[in-house]
Amino acid sequence: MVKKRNKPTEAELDILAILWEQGPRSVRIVNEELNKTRRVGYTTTLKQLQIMHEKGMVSRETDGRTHIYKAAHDREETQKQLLDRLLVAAFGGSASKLVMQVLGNHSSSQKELDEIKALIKKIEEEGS
Amino acid sequence: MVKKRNKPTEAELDILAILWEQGPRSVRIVNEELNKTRRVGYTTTLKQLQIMHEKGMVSRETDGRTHIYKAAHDREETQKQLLDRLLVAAFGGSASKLVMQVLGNHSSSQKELDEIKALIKKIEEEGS
DNA sequence: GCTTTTCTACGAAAAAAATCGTAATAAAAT
DNA sequence: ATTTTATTACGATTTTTTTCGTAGAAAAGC
Repeated sequence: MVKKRNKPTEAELDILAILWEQGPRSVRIVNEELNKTRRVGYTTTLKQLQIMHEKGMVSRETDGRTHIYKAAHDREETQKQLLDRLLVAAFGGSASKLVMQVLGNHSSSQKELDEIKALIKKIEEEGS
Repeated sequence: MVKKRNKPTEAELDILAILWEQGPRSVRIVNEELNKTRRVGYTTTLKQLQIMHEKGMVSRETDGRTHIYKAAHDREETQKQLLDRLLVAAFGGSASKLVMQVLGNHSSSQKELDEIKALIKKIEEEGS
């Protein structure tokens, strides 16, 4: 029986992004980070993290009286999940269309382009 | 003043995908298509389309007594919007990470790979 | 020790999204 | 002509998501 993983909501994704980028953090810190982009009350963030904890999206450990939260799943895993959904829903399953869209609209460094080229080469070799 | 475009919700995106792929369609048809993947009542779909119409996400014309709905915006436009959000929220803005994820997880034909390579080449030439 | 600040827990409200039932009516079928 | 089917409109309910206020207790500051 495979555990069905709930897709994070918008607000949850914002919090996860912070935890992925900064590592385990207290409610206070997460809330401060969130407030760099939008106004959110402290208890809102607290509640959000508590709910995410119930859902198993974050784990936490206690440091004195405060809880330190941590993303429960790899960023990659969640990226894949969200991307798969978008791929099907918005791109009708065409991965190359999606790739072309992203590459066309956002600038990438030469190093990044090289990495992508290397990956393509590898795929081509495997496929032959 | 740029019109702020509301991001489609999950259910709305499913409907838009049908309209993009099949062209203008009646409520009945859209509902039948939806029911190929999940159980939804007719009036649910009807209401959904009416709301989308209010929001300006779809246009409609009347054919006798029935309404024929049509996606109001290009698929590309919506793809870009959703992709931008995902790029920032889940990939921290790294387009190449996103591309690598997609290419790594989904098979692409040689033709598609060639197209991508051509695009990369073009980008490299412009950037020099 | 007393006061202020910083936490969590809990519950509830508000907002957003999704679902559906009923009514009215037009069209189609018999 | 009568009945059945198909369609929209409307309102309401349900479910999910987001937000926040209040209370109680620990910690820190004075």
